[in-house]
Amino acid sequence: MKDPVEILKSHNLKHTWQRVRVLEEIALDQFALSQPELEKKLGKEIDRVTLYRILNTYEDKGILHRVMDINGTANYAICSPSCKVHEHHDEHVHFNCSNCLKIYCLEVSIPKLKLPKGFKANAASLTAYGICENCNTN
Amino acid sequence: MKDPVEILKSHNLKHTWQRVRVLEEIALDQFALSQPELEKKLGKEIDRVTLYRILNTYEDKGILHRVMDINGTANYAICSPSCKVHEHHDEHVHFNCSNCLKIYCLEVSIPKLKLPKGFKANAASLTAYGICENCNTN
DNA sequence: GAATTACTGCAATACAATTGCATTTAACTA
DNA sequence: TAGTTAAATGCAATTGTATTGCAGTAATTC
Repeated sequence: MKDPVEILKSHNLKHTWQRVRVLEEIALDQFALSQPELEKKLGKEIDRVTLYRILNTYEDKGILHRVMDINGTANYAICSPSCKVHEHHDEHVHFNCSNCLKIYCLEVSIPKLKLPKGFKANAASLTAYGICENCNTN
Repeated sequence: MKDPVEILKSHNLKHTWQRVRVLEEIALDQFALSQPELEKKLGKEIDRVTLYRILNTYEDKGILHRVMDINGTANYAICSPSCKVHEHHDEHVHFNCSNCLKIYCLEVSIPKLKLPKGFKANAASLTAYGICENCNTN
């Protein structure tokens, strides 16, 4: 993973310890972290509002991507390096485990779709629901 | 569309005018209706809480399916007839217009996915984002 | 190291969803 | 069809989630 400081610099964002903490926390995990989880982990150190704002700016800048789980709560994961500021297409499949509720970013890309005449898509999200490798073996 | 009364009967649900109204309202529209829209349309007749509860039971029973839009607000549409209790097979693609915010249920089915070893999917949701046919021509 | 700009934290507010409980309504039965 | 039972509704209160304004603070620039 790239250095948090580098990431901030390359996006013209001020370097604050709060922002670094958020990046660290999210980068640590191989799966997407949900808003509540993040809040539980960082709530003592960082204000709720600040966390919201940091996550929003990160999403805007294309540093994080947001995945909605089945309940409509936001989950965040680091964008792939290929993700640039303007073209924000981390078009890979996500997997939401019904047991542990974790969200995985899979190395599977979303298939091209043939949409009806008149519909113009510029992004897509695909989430599969089921049992993950971890919960499967236990 | 099937008769609301029939639908209720076949799912062992009591026949109340509130439940019929909700079904009518959702069936009328070709697209998925959002919670706020439903509330605006039915708020004068039906209590908020009742609406929430009706939508939940409908989802449980497989009468409606719920689609989350980009903002995490719930949208509801009638399930296909093949949809059984607790196993939702409405595996079609949804389209979320960035302009009018409507959600369309497209007649396009979700492609089969090749998942990594260990992952077992039993459902999937695919939403494309862009401009719909209506907003495109205007 | 002083000035400028933008980020943070707090308080207040707005909005969304849930729960408990009393009342009403639908389905069942005699 | 009246009486009984179980379930659904509506209201009030509560909880939870997200947003906004603003004063104070911290980070970059020169």
